Amino acid sequence: MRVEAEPAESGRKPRADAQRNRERLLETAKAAFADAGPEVSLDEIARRAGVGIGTLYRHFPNRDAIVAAVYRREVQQLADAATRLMDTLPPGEALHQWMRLFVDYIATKKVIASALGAIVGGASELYASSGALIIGAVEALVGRASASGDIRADADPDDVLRALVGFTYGNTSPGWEASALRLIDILMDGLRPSP
Amino acid sequence: MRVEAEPAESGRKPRADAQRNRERLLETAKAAFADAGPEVSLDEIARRAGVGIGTLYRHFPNRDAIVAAVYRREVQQLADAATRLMDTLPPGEALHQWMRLFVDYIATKKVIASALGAIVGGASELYASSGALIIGAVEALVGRASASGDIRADADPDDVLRALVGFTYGNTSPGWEASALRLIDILMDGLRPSP
DNA sequence: CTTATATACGGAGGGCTCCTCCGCTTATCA
DNA sequence: TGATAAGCGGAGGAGCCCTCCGTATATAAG
Repeated sequence: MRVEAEPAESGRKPRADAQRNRERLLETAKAAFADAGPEVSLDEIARRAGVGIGTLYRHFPNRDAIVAAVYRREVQQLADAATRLMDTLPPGEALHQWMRLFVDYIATKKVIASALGAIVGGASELYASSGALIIGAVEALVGRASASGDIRADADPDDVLRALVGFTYGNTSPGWEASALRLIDILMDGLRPSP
Repeated sequence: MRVEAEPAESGRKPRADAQRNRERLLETAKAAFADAGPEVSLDEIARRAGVGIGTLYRHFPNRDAIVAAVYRREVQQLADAATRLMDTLPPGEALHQWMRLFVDYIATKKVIASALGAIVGGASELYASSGALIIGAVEALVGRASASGDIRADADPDDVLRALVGFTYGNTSPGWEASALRLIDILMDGLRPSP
């Protein structure tokens, strides 16, 4: 599964127009997802990007592939934020703040919500790389927090990610964001070691 | 919105064949959802039921309508279970057990998962009646548990339902069930009044 | 029982989707 | 400056949801 453009190992280097088109498609897709929801048809993305539908499908073998490519960058940002928070806050606080950031993030970039769902749902292989990214972040946050005693020693990072994705699942109903934030607080309380 | 068959207020009573077909469709749909997932095409349901696609659409104006009709009965059972548990267990325990039951329920009847998601997601009006059913159950359980002091006084039933649906969201990945059960325990811990 | 008619029926087909296929064009390299 | 591999576009297949309408029939009235 190759999704990201890279020099590649073949003798020739990739044609300039191909690279241009790939980039155009990614940017157009990102914009289209943002302002027309994650249901936009691929035909429309191709049209907006000014390329044929065939070109789109050569670069991205199916719908999932282009979604995955688009939101991989976004997930990267979330993972980076985790590192930043761990450097500046005590472990428990870092976890808590990151979870809140997660909600913010979904709120502004709904695109990634469905894809995160697919990771948790164990759906597509295509999300594997992004999945690893985010799981890695959660593992680090939870690992440190449990090592420091801020949360239970037996807290499972997968559970935490599942909870987070779940809380942000119904992200179209009014008030979902406040609800998710409250649930995160409750989750943190529940994760604390029992006295 | 009429979905359930009833004597109705019109002069004539509904034709016998119509009622038969409606029932056939509902049962076939339930079976189809169970063994082919919630994505089965309506054409296939009609075919399996041995009626024309037109007949299906006369009884159920769109896809959501037939899904709603099918899973309404299921949701009813969940709501009934809540009443039963409240009669036989202390409030906190009743809530806890019901949440565990919820997971079991999703595990065996995945059909309803997506529909419950739609409720929490505030999606379709069509789910309104079933939504009321389940929200009523959660409100009763949470209300009693918080009145008795088993959980915080400020616990919000909507939050609890959202959490439950979220935990059971990725119900295809391996181990989701165990994870959801662990999360429910954590949620309960988090809901307890602070000392 | 016959007849009239409101009611219900089946399925063709419209418009959308995702995706495949293939003849034409063009960037690259010798 | 070609030769050619790489890339391009869009027609069209298959499947989906849903609408429409001519045909058939259960029911109520005579």
